[in-house]
Amino acid sequence: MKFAPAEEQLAILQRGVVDLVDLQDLRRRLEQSRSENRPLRVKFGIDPSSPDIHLGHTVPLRKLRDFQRLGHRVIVLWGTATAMVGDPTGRNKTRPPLTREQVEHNKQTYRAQVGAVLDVNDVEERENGEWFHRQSFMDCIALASRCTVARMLERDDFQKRHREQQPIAVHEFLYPLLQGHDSVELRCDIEIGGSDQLFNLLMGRDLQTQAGQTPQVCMTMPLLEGLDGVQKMSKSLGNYVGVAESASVQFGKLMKVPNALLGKYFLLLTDVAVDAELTAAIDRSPLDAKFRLAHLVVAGFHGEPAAAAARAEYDRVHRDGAMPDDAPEWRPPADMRRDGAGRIPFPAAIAASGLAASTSEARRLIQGNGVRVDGVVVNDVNLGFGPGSFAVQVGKSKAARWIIPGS
RNA sequence: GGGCGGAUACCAAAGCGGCCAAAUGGACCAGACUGUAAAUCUGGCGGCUCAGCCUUCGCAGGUUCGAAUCCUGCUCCGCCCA
Repeated sequence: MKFAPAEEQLAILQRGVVDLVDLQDLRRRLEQSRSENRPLRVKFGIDPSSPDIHLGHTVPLRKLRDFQRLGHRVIVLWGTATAMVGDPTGRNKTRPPLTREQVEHNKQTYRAQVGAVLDVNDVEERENGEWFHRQSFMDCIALASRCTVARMLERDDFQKRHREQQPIAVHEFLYPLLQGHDSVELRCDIEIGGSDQLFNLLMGRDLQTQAGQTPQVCMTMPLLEGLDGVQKMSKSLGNYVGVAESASVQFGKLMKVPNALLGKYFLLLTDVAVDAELTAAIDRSPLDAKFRLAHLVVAGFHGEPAAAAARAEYDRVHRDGAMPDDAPEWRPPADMRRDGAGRIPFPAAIAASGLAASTSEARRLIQGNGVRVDGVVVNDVNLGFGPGSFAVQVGKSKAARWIIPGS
């Protein structure tokens, strides 16, 4: 017999879950799957709308991995069509529409990163472009007729925006229908998503029922707050830890996770048992717990040795204020402005080497004692740099090595 | 289709003819403190060849010595009525 008893599977599968619609249904399906020796089809949709994935995305991916390890069939559905619509996640701005080329490109980079969590050789990859790019406008009307406006307005996000007098475009109503229709096409047993996806997942149940299928089990995972501890982790908010980032960058970022979120991070990003013992350890020394967390997560992506090295690097840079090993080198371009003595103006160099957004900002940083050169604070805006090599640090985390040739 | 209201920097929100690069709050950045984080305090937060200069207050014109502030047209958004 290939599958473990339902209760055993449930114990693993329920970890960290927010919504489960519903438990009885899931149990029944697990039992059935076991007796028929048939894997369950578990769908997770990813819209390749931006090129990188971060720890927030890995939360549902880790859940998929649980399913995978239990012998079930994981379906990664690339939202090549839906990415072009854009999920109305209430984000202030409407996303710029993506071209097919961009979507395809993003999909490729995503795939590699998904592999950091899932066994991609054991995944059924599909795209909803398979059906949506083929369908006609009349098909769209037919789909739209399956749901009422009142029902659509039940969705949290729409409700909120409607109440706050924010615009809602009609096409945004289509998104949940598209996502739901995917489940019909794929005959899903289970769909996983973030907790903000519950409405969409439930739409899949409705559409499946209307299509004569057994409605899927819906399982949602918590949204992971980012490093600011408040907002959902997202690349555009800059509070993310990227899957593709280097070990030392990931480590450094994880050490910035607010203490209050440690338990949640352990729950959602590691396999550590979240029990009284862990809670006590976090209370006793949040710092040590954080080191442990950072180590586990980084090791998961880069391996043990890299995680250990990242820890050493962290100590060196953040505790001792040393220059990071991987500081990028910067050489002034030939047309760089120089002063009368052939030297490069300090603020301009900081901006040009990427340590500040503009020359003006660089000036302010210098005046505010925020810039160190070879470990020493330098606050003279009028300084110029002649030939040589300089270790330049701005704040705690930005650094570059300047290599300036003679003029 | 008709009526009303609104568009200010990353977000929110003051300003209603000069003292406005534009109050205030948040976010963000830097500094102090702290072996993480948080809290607190300080400074900054359009750009530049920076004691000065340049470009901004939905868009385009206009009135004025002078406009974010007044006028005209346009675009977009919200509300109410149909």
